[in-house]
Amino acid sequence: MPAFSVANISSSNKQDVLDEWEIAVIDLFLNAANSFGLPKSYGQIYGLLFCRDQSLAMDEVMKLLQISKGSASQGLRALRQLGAVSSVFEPGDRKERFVAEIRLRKLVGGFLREQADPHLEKGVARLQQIEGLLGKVDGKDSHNRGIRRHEILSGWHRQMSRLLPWVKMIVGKSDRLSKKSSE
Amino acid sequence: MPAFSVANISSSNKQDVLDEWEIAVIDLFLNAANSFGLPKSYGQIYGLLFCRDQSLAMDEVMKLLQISKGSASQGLRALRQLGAVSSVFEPGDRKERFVAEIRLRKLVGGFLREQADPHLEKGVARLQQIEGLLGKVDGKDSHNRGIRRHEILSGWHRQMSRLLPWVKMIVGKSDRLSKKSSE
DNA sequence: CAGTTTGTTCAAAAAAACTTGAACAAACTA
DNA sequence: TAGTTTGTTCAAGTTTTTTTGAACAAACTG
Repeated sequence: MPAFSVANISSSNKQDVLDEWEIAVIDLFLNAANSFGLPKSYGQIYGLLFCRDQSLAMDEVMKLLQISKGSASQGLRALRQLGAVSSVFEPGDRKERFVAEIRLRKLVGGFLREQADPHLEKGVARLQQIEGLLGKVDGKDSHNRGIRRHEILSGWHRQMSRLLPWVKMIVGKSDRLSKKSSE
Repeated sequence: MPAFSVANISSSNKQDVLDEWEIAVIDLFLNAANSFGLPKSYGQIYGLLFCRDQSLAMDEVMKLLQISKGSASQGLRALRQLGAVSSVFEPGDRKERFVAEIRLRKLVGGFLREQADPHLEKGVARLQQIEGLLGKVDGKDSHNRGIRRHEILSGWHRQMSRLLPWVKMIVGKSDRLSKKSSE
């Protein structure tokens, strides 16, 4: 059973309710967000925008998903930071409105930029810290062992660094299924 | 400041204390586990085994890391399931002893097998579920929109499936820094 | 300007994830 | 068999993360 569900009673033409398939898609993204270590509400928000052709304002997101102002505000901000949503301003409307980025390349790129890259940078610092600590070990045995481990970790770091560009490249190839959106 | 720290007072020859560099490495893996959505204690356990040449038994892991029996037991089991540690039985010893897998290819492969692959499989089911729901939509507009979204998600799924083999392949190339271990 | 709309912030509440340890089971030992 | 060692399980406790909503700020509006 889905972790998120809302009764879909009437079928207004203004799309102020969720269709069943939309609820399923939102639930899918809820779970996906979880797997990527992001709050569930981020997944819901992205999922909702993903389903819609029309841009949505924050209060519409709140109402449709039944989440609080704070969650909506923070979620939309974080998603924009990740490059997963962008905001548009309809003329003659004070509200900021949001649409989902549906090009996989962009999504993956943003995620890697915001999540993976920082970790790799911190990794460099960590390796240096370990290297420093290797100066003041008591036993020669431990010292040698430490050096070998440092080498292994450095190798892993290098490999991970090499991997990321490939990921962006491979995912980028042929995401032609996203139809009307063109760069 | 490290989230994990233990005073390293005396330097016994039996390695029943952690060296400073070991504490730093364990802390590194603690944080790495976090980033991968695994409990911190898993990272600590792996980190400890990663540092050591000698295999360790569960009670030694508990004592060195100061974690409970439950955490040690569950952590070691999960890490073995992931292929990140393997158990060895020293002759004439009832205890099961553990060593860390240090070949990056194996680590990444195990992680993908246990974490990514199941998600891709669940994804297939989810897509079918959505497809099913598209049958009973009220409006033609929503129906079309749903079909387009389903196509996009299917495309993403396909791309992700294509990506994983490449990741295993690219990471596999030249992990020659892991010295004495040979397949 | 006073009032309204829109969106942010953050302390407190709620929910989720992790850890603990006591009870239990399995396998060995004398 | 009774006692020991080794390891698992899981309910309860702890910690961490996420969500909420009231207070606030900023920018319009009449």
